[in-house]
Amino acid sequence: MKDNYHHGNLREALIEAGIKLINEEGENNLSLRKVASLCGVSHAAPYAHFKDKEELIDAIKESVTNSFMEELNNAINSANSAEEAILNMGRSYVLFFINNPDYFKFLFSNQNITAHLRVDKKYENDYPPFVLLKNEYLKYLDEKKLIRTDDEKEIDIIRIWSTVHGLASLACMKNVEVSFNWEDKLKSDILLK
Amino acid sequence: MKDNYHHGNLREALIEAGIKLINEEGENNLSLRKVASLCGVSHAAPYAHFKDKEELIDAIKESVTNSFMEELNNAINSANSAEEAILNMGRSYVLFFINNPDYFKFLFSNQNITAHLRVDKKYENDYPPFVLLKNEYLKYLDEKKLIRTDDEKEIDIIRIWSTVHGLASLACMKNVEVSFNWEDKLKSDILLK
DNA sequence: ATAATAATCTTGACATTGTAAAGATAGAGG
DNA sequence: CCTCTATCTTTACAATGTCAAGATTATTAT
Repeated sequence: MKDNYHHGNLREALIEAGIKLINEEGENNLSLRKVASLCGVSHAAPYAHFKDKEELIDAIKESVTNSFMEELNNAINSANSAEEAILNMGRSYVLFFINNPDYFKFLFSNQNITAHLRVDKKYENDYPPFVLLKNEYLKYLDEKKLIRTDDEKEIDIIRIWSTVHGLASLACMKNVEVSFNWEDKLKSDILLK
Repeated sequence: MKDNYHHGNLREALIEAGIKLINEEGENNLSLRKVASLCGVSHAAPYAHFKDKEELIDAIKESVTNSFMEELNNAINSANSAEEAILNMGRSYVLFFINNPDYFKFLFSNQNITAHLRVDKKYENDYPPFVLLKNEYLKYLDEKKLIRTDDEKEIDIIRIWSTVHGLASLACMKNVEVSFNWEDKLKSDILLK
């Protein structure tokens, strides 16, 4: 880890700087040159690590998604049942974006997210938070010894996800009053009938 | 409506061209100069009508929102009850963004939307589609002679909106399988208990 | 260890873009 | 007809993404 000229870990540093810039000035004001400058390297240095700006942004996105996943996993691990896990996850999901409103637009605005509702197959590359939710939901059915058709399962999953995701989306809009008790709403909407 | 040199209605033409560009190449590839060029004027001509790029984008957003509102209003007008109106609206809301996925990111990514859940006051500047929903919901309570506290009303409204909006959001993501019957989900989620 | 090779970084260049300033053109009102 | 103002063009500049050529350091082969 030399850190002088040959930077040593420029790739990580660029990602860090990118996150900083996004938080401070929004994604629109993120430029390769500013990021490079923040790391003390020349404007073309990033091209040794990323093909273009998009690849840097993808890497930042991956990094932010990892932080997001960490919180979701914490939520799951602190629960004593799948039911509680789903509720905790929902709360953490919304809270994550309430605490980092810029991340919502950043993560989802390019829409290259893959998520298969179908529960009869396993899919690679599905959006990790979605996979987490799907798994907890299936565990929940198991725990409660509930029998559901695949169609019913898929509807449940999309209901939970769209409720949580929609709440997060609304909560991230400036000027939308989310002062009301959205956690109660979550509870009543997520709990399966 | 002269259309030669003094363009005549450049402002509208710029907005039209902007919408075209967004649909064809996405918001990221919308540049003032391309828009101007599409209208056959010089690159600085837009500055006679818009202070800066942001103002053009806001105008485009307003125009798209008007199209959106038109569909929502059609949905309401083709209903025979407030209950049906809410369901129609939900369907139209989701369909609008399924048919125009680029619009979702475009309309909501900047998050300058205002929506007050509180039902005891009237607010100017609230996001028009939201106002529409709120009104139909209140009509619905009236029609059914239902009595609810303000808190309950607010929870209902956010539940309906976040369900519809979340569904639209998910439906706009490439690769998210929305092939399942999301309309049934809408129905069961929107219908008030 | 030394030479060759690959990875990393710098410098310089160019096209695209947003935007400002100064000037040209055309219609409106006196 | 003359002046004023809105509209549009031209010119200019700074910021940006990206490429190419070269310099520097690390790695690998001999």
